[in-house]
Amino acid sequence: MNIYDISRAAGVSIASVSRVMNGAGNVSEKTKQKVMAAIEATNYRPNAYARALGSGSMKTIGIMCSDSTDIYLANAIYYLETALRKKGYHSILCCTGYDLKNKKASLDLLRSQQVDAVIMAGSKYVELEPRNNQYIIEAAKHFPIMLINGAIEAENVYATVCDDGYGTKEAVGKLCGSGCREFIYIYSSDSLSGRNKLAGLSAGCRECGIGSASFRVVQSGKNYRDVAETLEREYRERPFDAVITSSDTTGVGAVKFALRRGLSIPEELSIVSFNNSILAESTVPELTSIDSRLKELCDRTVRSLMKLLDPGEGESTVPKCTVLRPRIVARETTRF
Amino acid sequence: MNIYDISRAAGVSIASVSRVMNGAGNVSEKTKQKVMAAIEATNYRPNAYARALGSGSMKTIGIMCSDSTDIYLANAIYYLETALRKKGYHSILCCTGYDLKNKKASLDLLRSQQVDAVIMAGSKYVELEPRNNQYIIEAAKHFPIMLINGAIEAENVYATVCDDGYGTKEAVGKLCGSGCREFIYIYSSDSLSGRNKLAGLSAGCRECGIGSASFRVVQSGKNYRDVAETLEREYRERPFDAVITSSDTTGVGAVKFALRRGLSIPEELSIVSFNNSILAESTVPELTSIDSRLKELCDRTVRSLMKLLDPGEGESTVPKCTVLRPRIVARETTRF
DNA sequence: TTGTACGCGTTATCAC
DNA sequence: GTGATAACGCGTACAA
Repeated sequence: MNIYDISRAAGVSIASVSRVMNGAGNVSEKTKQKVMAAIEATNYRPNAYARALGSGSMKTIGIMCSDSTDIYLANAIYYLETALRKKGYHSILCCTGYDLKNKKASLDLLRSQQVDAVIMAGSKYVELEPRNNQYIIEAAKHFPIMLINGAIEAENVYATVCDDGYGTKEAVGKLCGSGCREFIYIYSSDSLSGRNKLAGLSAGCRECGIGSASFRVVQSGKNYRDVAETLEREYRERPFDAVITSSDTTGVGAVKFALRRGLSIPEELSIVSFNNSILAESTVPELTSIDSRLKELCDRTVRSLMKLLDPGEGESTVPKCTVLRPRIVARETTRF
Repeated sequence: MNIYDISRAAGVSIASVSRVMNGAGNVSEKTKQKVMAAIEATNYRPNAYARALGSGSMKTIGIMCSDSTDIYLANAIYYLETALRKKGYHSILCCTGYDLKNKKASLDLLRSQQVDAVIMAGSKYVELEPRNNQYIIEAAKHFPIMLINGAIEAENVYATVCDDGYGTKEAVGKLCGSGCREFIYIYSSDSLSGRNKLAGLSAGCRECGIGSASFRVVQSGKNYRDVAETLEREYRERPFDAVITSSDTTGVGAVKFALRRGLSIPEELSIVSFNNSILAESTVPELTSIDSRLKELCDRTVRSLMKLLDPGEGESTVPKCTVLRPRIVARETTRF
């Protein structure tokens, strides 16, 4: 069942069929009716591949994420996919893992698949070593690349990020204001976003007059046990009364540490985590968490992308980097 | 840069180029070398759309899930996507929501996109009203449909499910064996999987001699507060000493209920949840959870699908329905 | 307004 | 083993 069959059934040319299918204006009502009738009758659907070959697009966007299992990224995928579909685009998903080689291979795969653009979700896509980002810059010569929570300066690469540093800085301020004096920041993996968080922490401590002796930074494994054990070790060395964590996952680990050690929250220990995901509400007491405003990050990314893909009339330019401010959502692990 | 350019550069016909690209055996080493050289030199990539038009496939599988935000489904997506990519297939994701109309529209969209098959992840795709599954049966005339944790009897539809009822039955047995006498089952939404869980519960109670008076079934909202409040209300009416929940999310709500009411776990109250996701490990105490063996469900689904898509030599047939047994992972909310 | 004819870049099927 | 060449199905100038 192809366009020729329809044209025959309707008694018109394939050009007319095509025009009707694509909503071109210059068709008489009569032919339109005939074509529509033939289409309905035969349940005809145009061949997507042939259409793509002609138009050069299948209206698909590649979405790269390290790991859809990560709650933060799972949310990003949801927001992105639904927003894109609303705009008539399909999403090809690639869970790339954290290995650079695999990230490269995935981007390459998406390029072979002729996607219209690629969205890279998560700060893990911008490598700390600049030359390791070359593959992104290279790919961006062929289609736009949208970064969520990561930024690199390059042609045809656009970024939408949350000002993580602002969030941690504010957290320090509020914790300090509620009486905390001895801080510890715990994170599990290094990234640009992580460095921003650290910068914010330092700034916050400076503002509050917290000396570097009272502000520790430690790294631990990702799982709850590692986090709890790391904190336990640190606490024994010198007690702290405020924990800031790089994610809700780490935050859950912090709660576990406190409960097992018998520290009362938030009287003896305050905890602020990051991302404000469902995990933050899963613990008792519930975690005060810095909301990185993921939905808005995703929506803006899609909006920018649409502007890039069909420039339309509104000749507004797309900003190379959009920055959003996080918001602290106070719950039960702080005395805010 | 197309296949003609390469053929010209290599001094061979496009047919030879095509053969080299697709690894056909009957090419002399010499031509192969020439073609390879030309490809390398020009960085040539075949046009995916043209290729699809000729071959009739872009090697893409549609993955439908209600909501990638759901941890269970997020995991499914990860397992499916990585397994498919390993087999040379791309994944088009569709987060359809729970509304039948949107599910239909999504399946239709995937069909328009000419995917090679569709995987429907989650028990929410099989409607309780049989005629509402007609759209699946209809679509299966055009490509195979793989159901994960849902089953319907139809041509070209294949299912891989976890025997949820076995899990709940075993849970009742173990709870009873550890001294529990007053049971309550709490769930948030109806589905075939849910009914299987219920059937298992009934069977378990019968075996253990637990009368229907000591086995309540209640429904609540999805969020923690609803779950906790529902349990609170029920507890006031008549106390129970064992809670079984339809998911880990509900399980977390149960833990919250117990902690806020000051019930000691597992002494005064045992809890068994379902899915064994990260949520089960996020609470204190950690949840004993029924592992629905999602990774294996996904792997088997992909394996079956591959058999269907390229039948190859091994003329083994693909089973219409594969059933896996869940496993109980004991943690801190039970006295197993 | 409508129809013809060609281009898109492959794959597959023939001859040789 | 290799090379022509016909599909593949649609979009779209261009002609009518």
